[in-house]
Amino acid sequence: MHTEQGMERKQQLLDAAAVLFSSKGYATTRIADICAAAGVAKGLFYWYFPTKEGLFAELVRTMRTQLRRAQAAAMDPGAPPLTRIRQGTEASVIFMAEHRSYFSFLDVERTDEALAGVLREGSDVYSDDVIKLVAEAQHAGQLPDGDPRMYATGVMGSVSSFSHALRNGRLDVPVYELAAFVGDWVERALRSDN
Amino acid sequence: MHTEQGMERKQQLLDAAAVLFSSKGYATTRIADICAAAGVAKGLFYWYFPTKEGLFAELVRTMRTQLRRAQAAAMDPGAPPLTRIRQGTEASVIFMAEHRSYFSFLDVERTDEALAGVLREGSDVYSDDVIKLVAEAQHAGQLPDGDPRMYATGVMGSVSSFSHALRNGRLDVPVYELAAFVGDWVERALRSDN
DNA sequence: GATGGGCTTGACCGGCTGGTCAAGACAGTG
DNA sequence: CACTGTCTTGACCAGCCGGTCAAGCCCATC
Repeated sequence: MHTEQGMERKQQLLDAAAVLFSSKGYATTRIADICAAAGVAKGLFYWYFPTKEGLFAELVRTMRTQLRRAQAAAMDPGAPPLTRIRQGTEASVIFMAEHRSYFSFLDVERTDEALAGVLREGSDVYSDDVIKLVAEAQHAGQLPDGDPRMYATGVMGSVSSFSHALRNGRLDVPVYELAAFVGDWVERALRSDN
Repeated sequence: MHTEQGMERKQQLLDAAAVLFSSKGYATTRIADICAAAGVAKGLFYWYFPTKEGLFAELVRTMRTQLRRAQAAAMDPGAPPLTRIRQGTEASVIFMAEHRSYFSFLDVERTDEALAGVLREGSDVYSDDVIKLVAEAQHAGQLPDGDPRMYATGVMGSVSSFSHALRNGRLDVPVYELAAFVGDWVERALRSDN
């Protein structure tokens, strides 16, 4: 087993890895980098972790249990379900924000800096379009005021989330049905004149 | 330049790459794999593309312009902004569904099969929880009926999209403000009793 | 001061893979 | 037939990186 000092060292490695993963991505982060960042020799890595993947798994599992704890703590058992969903939602957003570096290595964009550019180069244009549409809708009184970028984020996020769920099989509905559902979903989320 | 035959060959390589990227992920797909799938020698790859990245970029740009075309075609210039947003949204979902294999290589999960397991192992449990809450809310008449998995997807997708936007700087608002916004967003999208 | 378990080092290895290259094949053209 | 530009091949290279290992350190305990 590990002594107290051992646990600290291990944590140092975990921390260093989290920072590097989030800035350079998992694949591009070399074990040597992690060790250098933690100020130890490379061989030591394998004293604490079986493989690079092993460390990754540990990192992910740790964060997941913490996130679930945060969610559970935020949800009032006595409240109606919709309220609980809302509480869980807010708690998740806050938790993820407070642990950005841990969650950002799930972002595709960080996995390979080389691809990041290509991927990003178009999304900004698209984003601007949606922002403009939102602003226009606000001007027309169809949407409540507020930062258009927020609404635009919601719209684009919905599209990609639902599409993603369809792709990986978590959702299994006819395409046109899904499209209509997402259309409704977005429109409800946007509308002010309820 | 390329002869007609050359263009075909190039397209074969692009197609093969798209399929492989979507099933194995960009990083794990070897150039040799792409060539084998297309039935040509490895050296030929570099006759048509400068680097692996070059092919990737071409693939991404092609899909992006096609997606934008589909969006533009779906949006009625005369319609009010909210309607146009909805039209663009639905068109995007449909387009992405029709080109799953092209879009799925943006999914983190495919980038490295080794990590996929670790990443997935918890999300199912979490997903089940949200589904249960949604079902409960429907039972209580707080939500319209319909597949709870759809609503759950929307909730979880919102959390991750907004958090993602905050992480990469596309959004820059105080955390608690964002959390409240996402809470509102989700609640509006869910509610039936408008 | 000896024993032993936890800890630390850094040189080293093996395999993999993106990319190169010299050598052709196969048109079409004059 | 010679010539030229497109296309095709597969052996080869170079460098990188995860993982191993033999050796040694530190320190509590006996």
